[in-house]
Amino acid sequence: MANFDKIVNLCKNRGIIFPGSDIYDGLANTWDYGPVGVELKNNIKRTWWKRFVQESANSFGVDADIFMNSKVWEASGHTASFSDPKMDCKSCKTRHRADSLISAHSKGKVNPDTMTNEEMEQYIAQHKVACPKCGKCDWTQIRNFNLMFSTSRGVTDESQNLIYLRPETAQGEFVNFLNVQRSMRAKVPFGIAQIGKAFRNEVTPGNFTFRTIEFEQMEHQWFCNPKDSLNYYAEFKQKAMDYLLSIGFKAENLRFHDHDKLAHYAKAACDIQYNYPIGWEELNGIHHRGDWDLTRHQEFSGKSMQYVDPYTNEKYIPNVIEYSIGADRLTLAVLCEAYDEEKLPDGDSRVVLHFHPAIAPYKVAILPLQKNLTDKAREVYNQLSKYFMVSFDEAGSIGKRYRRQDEIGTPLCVTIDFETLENNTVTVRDRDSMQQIRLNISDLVSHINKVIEY
RNA sequence: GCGGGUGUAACUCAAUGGUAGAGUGCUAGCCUUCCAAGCUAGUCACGAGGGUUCGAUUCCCUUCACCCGCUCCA
Repeated sequence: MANFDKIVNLCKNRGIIFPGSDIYDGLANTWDYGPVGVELKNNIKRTWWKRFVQESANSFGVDADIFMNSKVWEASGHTASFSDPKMDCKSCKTRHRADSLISAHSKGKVNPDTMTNEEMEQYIAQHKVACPKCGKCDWTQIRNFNLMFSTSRGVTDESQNLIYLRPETAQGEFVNFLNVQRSMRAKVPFGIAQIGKAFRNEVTPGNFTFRTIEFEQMEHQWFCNPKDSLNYYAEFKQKAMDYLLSIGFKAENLRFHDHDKLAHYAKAACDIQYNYPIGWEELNGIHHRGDWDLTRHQEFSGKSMQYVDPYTNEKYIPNVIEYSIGADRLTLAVLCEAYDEEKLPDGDSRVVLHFHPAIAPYKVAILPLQKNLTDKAREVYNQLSKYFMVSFDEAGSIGKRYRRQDEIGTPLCVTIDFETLENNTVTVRDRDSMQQIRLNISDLVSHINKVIEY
């Protein structure tokens, strides 16, 4: 499997993920979660939140606004560095960054960051900077590719009203550092977590939901004493890995990948990569951001970010260990990890999604063995749906209905038969083992709870 | 934005200058007491606009959308 085709088809057929704006022939790189997919993604987000907020004694959640004061993006460096000047070679049709071309041509002696587009075009024309691919010097004009989506605030379309859709959620945590610290009487070290949407005008998105222009990030920023920062960095690498293993990833499909090239803010950075059908690619990042963010916000906002340790009176600007993972990318990885085409002993095959039961979209399916058992089945459905997402299916043979549930990863199927009418017992069939047990209806809730425990 | 490719049913794939078939799926009925059974019936399509033509899904043009490359990736 060299691409996501099988997953894409299954997702479309089974209501997990649809192409965005489908009836209008779609819109590239937008995807809509369907009835099954939204449950899956929400369950994944819940496990993450449970682990990094609920079960983390000193971490706090926030949900910051997508729109932020433009100064935030000046402080974060996005306004300056998220816009790339690009030129196309008319001869060989490749695209290059004008600033990179100048840096390379001048061997670093000319700093293109201080040049306007016109100056860069002039430099390239005067020095006959050649295309690295084909050696010709036949360029289009510079066009700027701003990776931040912008829109305007207010009804008039004036430039001072320009605001951006956040290109990362992290700033929502950083700008609330003081608020959370004060309101929650938080003492360093503490964490701020957030799950939210971010938007990036990527030039080359693609590969299903792997890279999209709108995506959801799950982030945890740990504010700590600089002295302890490297220890926490190592700790969060492990926590990130443990989390992934806990929701069903196999260790052999995950690996750490340390960055050799660091972003401007980072003191150390590492990804966890997953073995996707398209190869090893990033799944999440752990970054040691130093005091870069808080220092910059202190500088741009004029508010002191200094922390005074109440026990030692030590004064410092906290360091930040960032753990960041894309909810959509994680959902995709979960789908890849769970996907299985099983060959059965009789030569038949079935497609199964082996989700960890805690993240499975539906926990249980109610299947009346015959149609005249529907009333009893509805009764059971009504009882269980108070507690769980329950699927109900009475169409087709029992085997076919099992397969339908297998394809959306429902861990348990409850079959209602004539014996149920007599003694209130049902058959409970397990998705992974295909084993069946007989249970009293009154024991179902506790049984299911045990199975889906996280 | 450039280069290349592709558009027929929900999916996979046919045929055709005289408006389209199949398999799968889905729905209903019969049958059926636990892993895609069977029978019957039903459901659903030529991306859009224009041109040539008596007539276009088919030929031509335009457009739209998607896919694959390239540039980028906190």
